[in-house]
Amino acid sequence: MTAGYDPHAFEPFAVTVDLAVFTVRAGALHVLLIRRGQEPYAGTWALPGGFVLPRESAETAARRELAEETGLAPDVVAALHLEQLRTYSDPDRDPRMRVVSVAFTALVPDMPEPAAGGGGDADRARWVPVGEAAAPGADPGPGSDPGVGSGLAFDHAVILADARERVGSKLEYTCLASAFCPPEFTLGELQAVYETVWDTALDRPNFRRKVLATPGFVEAVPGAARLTGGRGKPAALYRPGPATTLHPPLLRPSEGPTR
Amino acid sequence: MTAGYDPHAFEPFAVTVDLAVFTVRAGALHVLLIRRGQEPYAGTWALPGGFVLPRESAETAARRELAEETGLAPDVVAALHLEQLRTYSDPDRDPRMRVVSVAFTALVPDMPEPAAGGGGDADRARWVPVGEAAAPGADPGPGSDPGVGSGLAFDHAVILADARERVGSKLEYTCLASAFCPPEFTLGELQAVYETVWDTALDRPNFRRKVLATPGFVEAVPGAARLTGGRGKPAALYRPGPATTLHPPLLRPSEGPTR
DNA sequence: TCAAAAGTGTTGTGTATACACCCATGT
DNA sequence: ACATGGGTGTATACACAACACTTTTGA
Repeated sequence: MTAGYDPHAFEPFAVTVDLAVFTVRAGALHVLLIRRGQEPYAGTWALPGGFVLPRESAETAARRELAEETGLAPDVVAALHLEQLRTYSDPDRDPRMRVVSVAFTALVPDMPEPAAGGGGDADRARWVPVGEAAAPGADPGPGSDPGVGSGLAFDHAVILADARERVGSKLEYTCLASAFCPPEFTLGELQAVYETVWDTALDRPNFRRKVLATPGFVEAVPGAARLTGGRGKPAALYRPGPATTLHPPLLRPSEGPTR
Repeated sequence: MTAGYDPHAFEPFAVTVDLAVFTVRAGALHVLLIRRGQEPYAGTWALPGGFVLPRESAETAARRELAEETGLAPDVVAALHLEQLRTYSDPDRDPRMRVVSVAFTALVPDMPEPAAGGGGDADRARWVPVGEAAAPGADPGPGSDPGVGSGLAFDHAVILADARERVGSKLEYTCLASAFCPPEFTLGELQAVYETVWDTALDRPNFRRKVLATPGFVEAVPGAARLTGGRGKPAALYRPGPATTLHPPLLRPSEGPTR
């Protein structure tokens, strides 16, 4: 595969980005995957990503790839929360050549049709529940496409696991949960994000107090209220506030057996 | 476009590692710097680092460079705490060519003679107080070497600032502080680490309780006691325990205006 | 009238902070 | 004796978990 490349200079490194893009859909954490069209790992699922171009930083490349592979509008992509996870540099992580990959984590709200319509690679993309994507060889049920659940390409299973862990931790001490929500959301929706990512139930009154007591976490939308699926009392709407960190943190219940 | 590995589609990237190695000396946080011998930035100070070799991961390269530039024994280097910070990939961060650098943070105990004796690049290395290294253009006092304090090479000032911030945060929710201490240490020494890195005073009785109440943070060395510089009551000695995370965290006082 | 979801109140338990106090050692 | 640093005790404030309760909507 490296034929045609100049063999006399030092061995070239390729630098790529890989993206772990998460969303919360239907009460489950989903990750954006792409079915590979070429070898190696043709036909298997992989994290979206691609090469860093000569005049790009890794961050720029990540946003460009994200736009190409989700079909989102450029201004939406520019505003997304995108964060470096870590860099994966094992010499054998790609069977053909030396590829060092900078992995990123992105959090997006649930989109009407996640990765359809737009040209480019978007038609090969799909939202996959992380439980399904992370389980190697355990294909869950007959309804799901073949390939998902039978292992991700390259070291992407490791990257996904690292990213998932990072997202869980981030919710504890940052205000990032609102990145999973639409521009205006109810506290019930925000709580559902926490419960989905952490896979734990939270006490609603205490969650509510905690969020409202943290200055700048959320801001009330003055007169607005939303009918939550028809049933129940309409809930007040909130917007993300200016704060970015949570002091003191909002710890998940399972963690920290204090005694 | 994204999935294709066209070898002609990209220019070669060089991949390097940069190391922010910290220690606590004489009540101040110090970082290991190297005076550059070659252009660009010849004569100015820089973080130690170097190229990732064709068959190395970034982690392996970081440990190798650390051993070469500090003259430490290989087994000591192998046991050190080394952690990926992030990757710096701005296209213009190196004036000569495209260099992507994976930055690492390392925490080491105070060493008798930090970077002397051993061959290689160790004789160009020096421990520098971070306040001195971080201040661009502020040369502190006539006793210090010229060059330190007049700005670091490349984007190393940014890397150093990021690393310093990370170390401060790490002390809050991990047991890493003991990495700055000798194999056996007193609680006073451990507290001094926190106070030095955070630049705040801590209440000794409360700090003591907090550390001892966290299972696995430290383990008492049975019969031992050390005379702390001669003055005062001899202090009990402790070893690092098996725990790695701190639940609940040990927050620095300045952070988190709770109200 | 009932179910469902939002929102408020109260109370016990634990952790943190601030500070007072005692102990052992060198000068 | 006294300064210095190690170690213990305790009262107060604050934060959190648990749970009972009220409110507003659709069916």
